[in-house]
Amino acid sequence: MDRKEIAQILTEIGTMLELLGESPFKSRAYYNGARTIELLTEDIEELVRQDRLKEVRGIGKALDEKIKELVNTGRLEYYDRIREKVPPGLFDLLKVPGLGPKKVRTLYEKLGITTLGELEYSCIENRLIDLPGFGEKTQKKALEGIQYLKRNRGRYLYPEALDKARALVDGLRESGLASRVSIAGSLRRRTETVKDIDILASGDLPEAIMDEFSRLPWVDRVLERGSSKLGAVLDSGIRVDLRVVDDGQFPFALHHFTGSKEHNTAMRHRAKGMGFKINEYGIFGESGEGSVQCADEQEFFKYLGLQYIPPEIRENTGEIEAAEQGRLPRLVEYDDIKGIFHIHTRYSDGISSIEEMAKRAIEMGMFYIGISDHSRSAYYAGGLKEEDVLRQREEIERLNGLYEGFRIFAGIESDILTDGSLDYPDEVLASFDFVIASVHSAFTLDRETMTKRLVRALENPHVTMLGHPTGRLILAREGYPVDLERVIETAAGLGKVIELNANPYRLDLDWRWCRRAKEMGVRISINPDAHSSEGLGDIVYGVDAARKGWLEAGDVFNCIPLAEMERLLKRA
DNA sequence: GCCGTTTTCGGCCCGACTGTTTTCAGTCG
Repeated sequence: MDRKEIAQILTEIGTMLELLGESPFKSRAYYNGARTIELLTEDIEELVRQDRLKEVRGIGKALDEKIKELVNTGRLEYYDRIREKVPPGLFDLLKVPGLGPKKVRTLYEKLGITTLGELEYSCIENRLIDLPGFGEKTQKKALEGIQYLKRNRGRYLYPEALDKARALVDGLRESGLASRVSIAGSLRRRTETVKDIDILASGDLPEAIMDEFSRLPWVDRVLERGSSKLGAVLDSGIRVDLRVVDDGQFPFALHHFTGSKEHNTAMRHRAKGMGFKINEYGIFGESGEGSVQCADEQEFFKYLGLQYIPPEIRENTGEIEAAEQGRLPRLVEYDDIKGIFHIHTRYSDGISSIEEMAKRAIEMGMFYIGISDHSRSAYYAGGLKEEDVLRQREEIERLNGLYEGFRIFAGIESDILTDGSLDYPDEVLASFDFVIASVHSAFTLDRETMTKRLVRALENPHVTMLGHPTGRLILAREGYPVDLERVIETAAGLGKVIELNANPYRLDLDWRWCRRAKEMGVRISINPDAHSSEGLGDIVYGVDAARKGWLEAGDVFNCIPLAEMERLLKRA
C-alpha cells in the first residue's frame, strides 16, 4: 500500500467522522495526517519497518498504529468498521454546494437519504423544508446544486479559467472604479485544475465595483451578494467569486485569498507565535487595535520576517521555513528558457513545417529547437520510417545553414516498447542529436513491469530524456501505475533528463515530483509537445508547473545556452 | 486525534454570508 492510498483512506475516515458528528478536531487530525503522509519524501514502508512514523509531526499514537496496520496487512479494521456506518452515497451529497457534513447527516438521519437521486426526489416532494436548520431556500439551493453537478464535473484546466479571469480583471480595471484588481485563489497559485475563479479588488465604492462586475459581458448571473463579496456564474459555467476590500487592506487580502488554506494556516500560526494576529484585513498586535501598514505583499512577508514567497509555492510544503532562513529558490522564469524540445511537424502528426516552428521559436526569443516526430511504431501518428528520418535530417541541415545564432536539433520521440526497448536499431538512434523515449501503448501493465520498462528505456545509452513519464491526461485519464521514485533514481544515476510535458492536459512530470527530481539531481526539460507553431506557447504552462515544483533555471535542461547545449548533445 | 521552554489537559485559524432563526449554526474559502 503506497502513500497515496493511505492518505486517501485517512481522508475518507476524516470525512466519515464529520458525517458521524464526531469532534471536528478529530477529523481534522485525520486530514492533517493524510496530507502529511502524502507529502512524505521518505519511503513509508521503510518508516514503518524502522518504527519511526511517530517522529513525523501530525502522526501520534493512534494514527501510527493505523498506518502500520495498513502497511503491514493492507487493511484497516477501524476503517472497515466505520465504513459500515456511513453509506457511500453520502460522499456525493457533500459535493452539493451548500450541503456540509451536518446537513447531510440530518438528511440521512431524518429522511434516510443516501444518494443524489433520493435527494433530488425529496426536494421535488418538498420534504426538506421542515427539517431542522433547513427551509425553502435550502431546498431550492440543493436542487440547483444537483443540477450543477449533473451538468458539470465542476473542475477546469487552469489555462481555461485563467483566460476568463484575465478578461474579468481587465474589464474591472477599465471601469476605473477599483484601485487594484488581482486574480487570487488556486488560479494565482497555478494548480493544474481549479473549480472556480477568485478575484480581489480594492476601492472606496464596493457597491459600485460589484455593480460593474455583475454587468461584465461574461457574467451570466449573480448567485449571492453581500456588502463585500459577490458570487456569480460565467456564461461558460465557471463560478467566480469577487471580493472587495479597502485599498489599505489589499495586500493582506491578496495573501489571504491566494491561499493555499494550508499555507494560510501555517502563516497564522507563525504570526501568533510572534505575538500578531493576521487575517484578510491586516496584521494586528495583541491589543488588537489598528493594523500594520503594508504597501504590497512584499512588505507583508517582510514584516513577518520572511522572504517574498511566490504564489506558486504557497502550499505549506516548507516554503515558510525556507523563506525564514532566506533559502527560497529563485524560481525559473520564462525568460530563462533558451530553447524548446519535443516538437512534432508535418513529418508525423504535427500541422506546421520545421521552418514555421523555427520562425515562431525565434519570435519567442529562443536560440534552439529540437524536432522530435513520432517513431516508426507510432502508426496512429504517422511515425517516421528510417528513410523519412533521413529526408527530415536533410531538411534540418539545409535550414540550419540559413540561421545565425539559432540551431535546429534533429531528434525523435521514440516509442518505448512493452519490454522497454526502443523501436529503432542502435545505429539509427545514435544518429540523432537527442532522443526522447515515451510510452504510447500498453498502459495497463502492472506497476512493476511498467517501472522496469521505463528503467530499461532510460538505460539505453542513446536516450536523452524520458517523455511524459506517467502518461496521465488531467480530468480524463489517470497515469499508468509506475514507481516514479525508482525511475527518477535511475535517471539520476545515468545523468538522464526527465520531461515536464507542458501541455495543460499533461503537466507530466507532476510538479510534486519535480521537486523530488531536483533533490535527486535530475534535470527537467520543459517541453510543449507542440503539434503546431501555436502549440509552442504551451511552454508557459510548463514554466508555471516547474515553478510550483521549486525548480530554478539551473534545474531546467532547456535553460542551458546554445553553445553548451551543442557540446552536450554532440554524439561520440 | 495531536500537541506541549507557557501545558499530559485543554486548547486546536479566521471571518463572510446565508438562511433559519429571534441570537446563531452551518457552510465555504
